[in-house]
Amino acid sequence: MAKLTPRDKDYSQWYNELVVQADLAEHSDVRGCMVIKPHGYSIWENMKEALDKKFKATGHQNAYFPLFIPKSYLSKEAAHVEGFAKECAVVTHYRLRSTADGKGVEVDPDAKLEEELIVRPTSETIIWNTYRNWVKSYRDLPILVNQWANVVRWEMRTRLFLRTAEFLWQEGHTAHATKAEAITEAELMLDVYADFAEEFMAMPVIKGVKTETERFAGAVETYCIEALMQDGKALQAGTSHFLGQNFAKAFDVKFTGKDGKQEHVWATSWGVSTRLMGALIMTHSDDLGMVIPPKLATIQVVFVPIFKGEEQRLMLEERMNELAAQLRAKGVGVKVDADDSKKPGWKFAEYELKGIPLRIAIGPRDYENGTLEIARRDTQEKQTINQDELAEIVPSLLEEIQANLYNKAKAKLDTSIVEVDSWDEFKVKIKEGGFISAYWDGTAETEKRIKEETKATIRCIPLENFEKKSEPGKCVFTGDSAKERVLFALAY
RNA sequence: CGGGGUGUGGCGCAGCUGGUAGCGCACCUGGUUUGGGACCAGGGGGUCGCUGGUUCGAGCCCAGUCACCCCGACCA
Repeated sequence: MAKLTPRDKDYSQWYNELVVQADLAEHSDVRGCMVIKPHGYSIWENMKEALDKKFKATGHQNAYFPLFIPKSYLSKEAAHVEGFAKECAVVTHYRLRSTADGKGVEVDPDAKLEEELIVRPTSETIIWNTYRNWVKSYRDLPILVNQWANVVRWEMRTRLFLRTAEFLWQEGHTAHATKAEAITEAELMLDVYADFAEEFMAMPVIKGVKTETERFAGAVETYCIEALMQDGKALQAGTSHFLGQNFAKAFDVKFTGKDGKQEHVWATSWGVSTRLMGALIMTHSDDLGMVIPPKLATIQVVFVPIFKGEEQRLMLEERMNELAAQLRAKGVGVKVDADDSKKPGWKFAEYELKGIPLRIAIGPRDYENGTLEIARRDTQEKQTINQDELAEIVPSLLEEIQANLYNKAKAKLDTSIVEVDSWDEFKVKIKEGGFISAYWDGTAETEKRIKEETKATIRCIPLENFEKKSEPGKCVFTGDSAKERVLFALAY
């Protein structure tokens, strides 16, 4: 395998190469889609597991709805169809037939569907069509459902993990009796995402709400978490929407309240996707490759023996298996790589590329001395310790790595947020990457013109500014009065 | 959809002024190696993206077409 090219070229090319070389994913032959390889998928599975735990702890259940959505469903919510119409894959036929020359197949024109089916770009419509039958009384509420699924959005331009035509995600869809309860739910799930990002991905995020321009198609309010990538660009890492009664009205989902009156249901939806893998890669990776936070690593520790001959190999393998068992007993994910077809140096480089948090090397010398060499992926520090200390040291070392990754990223994020009050300064600072905190007059027109001039978008109105609604100022672009500071950045 | 680029063994590439395809990695066999991506010897594997044209002859020239990558536009 070729060495990972240092960051001497375009960051996005470096990213692409890293994803492929670190064995996470690759481009598929299918347009805009990717193949997630086992190593990459194991990280995703660990993410799923952690998220699922949090969903369940907050009272949610998993369910599954159809992949296909009848075209008519999609048109029932006006803003929603407007937002998604341009990127839908459509099923028009249900059968193929042999071509006249017998060499291939073609779509059978006789097998045309009466109503086309849309491959879900998101499931609000099919789910709300179903909820209509589930909800009669206030006693049926709330419905707190999540589904893990794949969705398809025919994006013009795709990138591994960040924007693929097909992607894996979870989408929560909840139904509530009151507006307040639904808003609370949307905010709760935003917190769940933020906690997950920080606790498991070691990725600090900024919580906020989207402006009207950036709002989800069909939502009343879109909450989001925004993360900062190493090249200074922002990435939306997760969203939670308060949908008001928009979908309930579109799909006629009503319940009878305690007072006997009928009312439309209040809704939320929220989701995170395999895009989080992209966020993880771009938050922690370096020129040696991927860096997996210990809490998301299936293999947290890899043992690499250094030996001459079969006798030494067996001897070291046995010792390593003993030590590995001690670690496994403490819940640590361990791999012992006694493969003799690869040299130690090759393995060192390989596991660094893959981002395994800790590497332990034992050679004949160590065997004699009862020592081993332990190397951290995050800092690349190596130390020699006694073998009988290992089971004691590893868990705390893993915690330390997890914390260090978070702290590094957090420091970067904190220093990247600059307050800017003049347009000239804005134009200079925005090119340097990071977030700009500036006053905005609240109009879509200003937002649009700032984007045209600088390519920067309003990533969010930070929740703390949004909630306190204090300290009004002057818009950085127009000079008109502004309610609060918002965060601008160049974004993925 | 616009601009740029690339299509040649599994991967990465070379192939000049047209003459019947080569290198590195990987793979297979044997041996020596093993504390930071080992070495030697031998071996297998390619209708050069596709279609058509020019030519005695096309990986190379011409036209068309398809796919992918990068940059835009687009994008909860």
